Amino acid sequence: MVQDSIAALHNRGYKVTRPRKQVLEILEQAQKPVSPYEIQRLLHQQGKYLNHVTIYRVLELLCHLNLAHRVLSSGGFVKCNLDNRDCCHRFVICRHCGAVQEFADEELCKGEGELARELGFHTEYHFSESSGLCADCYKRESGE
Amino acid sequence: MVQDSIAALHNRGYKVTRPRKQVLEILEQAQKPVSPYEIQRLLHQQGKYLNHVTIYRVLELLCHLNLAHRVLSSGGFVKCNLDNRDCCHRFVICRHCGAVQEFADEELCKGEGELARELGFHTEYHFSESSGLCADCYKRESGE
DNA sequence: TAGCTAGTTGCAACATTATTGCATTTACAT
DNA sequence: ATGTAAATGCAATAATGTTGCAACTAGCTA
Repeated sequence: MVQDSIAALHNRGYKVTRPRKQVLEILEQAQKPVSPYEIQRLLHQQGKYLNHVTIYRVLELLCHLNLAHRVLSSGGFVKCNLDNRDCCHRFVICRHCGAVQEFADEELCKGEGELARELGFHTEYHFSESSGLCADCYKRESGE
Repeated sequence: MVQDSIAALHNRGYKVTRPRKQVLEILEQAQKPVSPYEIQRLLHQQGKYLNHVTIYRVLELLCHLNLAHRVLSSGGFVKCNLDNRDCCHRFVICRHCGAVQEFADEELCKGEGELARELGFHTEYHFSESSGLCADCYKRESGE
């Protein structure tokens, strides 16, 4: 819920402003990654206006607080919907409809960490995005 | 080696042109991800000139043929240095010096595939980039 | 509830990155 | 040597991201 994110902002000493609420609402509504300019367009459709600079800054803050994530493979942003802050957040993205699911898994993180270690690296964070088809699009595509 | 990539181009029916060779050489020399415009600048330093559009198109082809990869977290490109074409290529990137190592691991792919499956997804490709410190930078940073 | 102030937003200008259509050139097969 | 499909270069434009500064406001404080 957007409420939770708003509370998190407040608790961490950040002001709860109109732009921040509006961006959170858009992220909540969109069930896929949206870019800063897409957010601006979507708001515009609702008769609202935000400067794109503001949107960039709001997203920067939300990502910093782990209330949102940038999805690298699409360049868009999604609202975080995991409480888990222990290990890194991963995404599966449907290449057909764009739907996204977020998850976390300690075993994977451990595995990646160990393999990196063998290459001499001390890793701190793992970006991981899997692309493929969601259940619906898979059915549709194999049906044809 | 650049020679191998050039042979691969030829074998797959693509012309071996000056721009393609030059971009491959730059990717070979740079030991970290480089963006299209960085490639242009690096070439310029060597007294060579390529239109940026050409560089974009060369990179698109190289990625299509798996002779290079785009590193999502930095937006740059690296020359592929794995023969393995069975499972997806992964990267560890040093957040300090930018050094990159490429590797592949079937177990990880399997693990990611299974977890995605539990969420109803049929994944086809896994992007995975780990950020941290390489051996040298780790030493340096823990030494201070 | 009014006022204060740090934090936030909006604006304007600019920088960087990416894309498209078309004329010209070139790799390489014959 | 030559023909041709493929590739490049150019120009124009679109999309995305950044910076500094002036104006505004959320939310604390009296």
